[in-house]
Amino acid sequence: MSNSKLYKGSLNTIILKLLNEHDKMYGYEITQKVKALTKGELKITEGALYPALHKLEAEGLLDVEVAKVDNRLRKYYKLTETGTKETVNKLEELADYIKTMQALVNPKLA
Amino acid sequence: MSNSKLYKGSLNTIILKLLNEHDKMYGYEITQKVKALTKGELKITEGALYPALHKLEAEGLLDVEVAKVDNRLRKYYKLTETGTKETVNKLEELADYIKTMQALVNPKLA
DNA sequence: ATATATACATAATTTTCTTATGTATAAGAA
DNA sequence: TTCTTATACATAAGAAAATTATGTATATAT
Repeated sequence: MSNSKLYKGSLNTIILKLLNEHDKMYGYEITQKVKALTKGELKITEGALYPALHKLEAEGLLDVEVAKVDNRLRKYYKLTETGTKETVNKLEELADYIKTMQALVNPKLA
Repeated sequence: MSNSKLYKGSLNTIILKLLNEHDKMYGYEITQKVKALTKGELKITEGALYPALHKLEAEGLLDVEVAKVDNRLRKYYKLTETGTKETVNKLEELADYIKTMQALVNPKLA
């Protein structure tokens, strides 16, 4: 059952990592990819995603390119050079966090 | 270097898990325990901790017992029965979240 | 004497979500 | 052909959960 809660702070990491793997993606595609990869466990809401994309763009981590497909708008995002570096940092941060949490929650294995 | 950021949402899990292992603890003790277990990686701030303890108490997950040691106040917290059950849930949630994040970030191992 | 450690607390602010809306086109079902 | 679902964007209001900045008070170490 059900829809892991998204721990606040991890959305940017998810976005950056997906863009690191897929070169360019548009918002809706990201929501679908996350759903697929997590077998429905995690659903990125639009209210969280779009502002996050705008912010990453404003910070210079993403570039945008608008396209029209089937008469519908798409905004393709891709990592800038800075974005690629930041992706590495974010992934390290996540790995550290997971390690840290395991030290707390499962101290016998640490 | 540095000081894992506390992903928002994980503090309650940490508190509950520590109380599950140590029977009763007071606030300051929790901050020190977390610092020790994570080798300084994670620092629980008082501004986050105390309100969290008060909330868990208000929700009936913790009981408090005030003590005076060396003329200084201590508030010992311990899990209620409900708190013990909730601890199990929170730990499962955390494990799910970690699994989900690994599916996203390291899809080859998933 | 002074700084650091112990021990609590709260208020203001910030970050980062969720929920609720809104617009618009395309495709599929009744 | 109408109605729903899917595709595709967006933003505003509100909630949750931190951080940062204070504040009080006692004990211990320098």
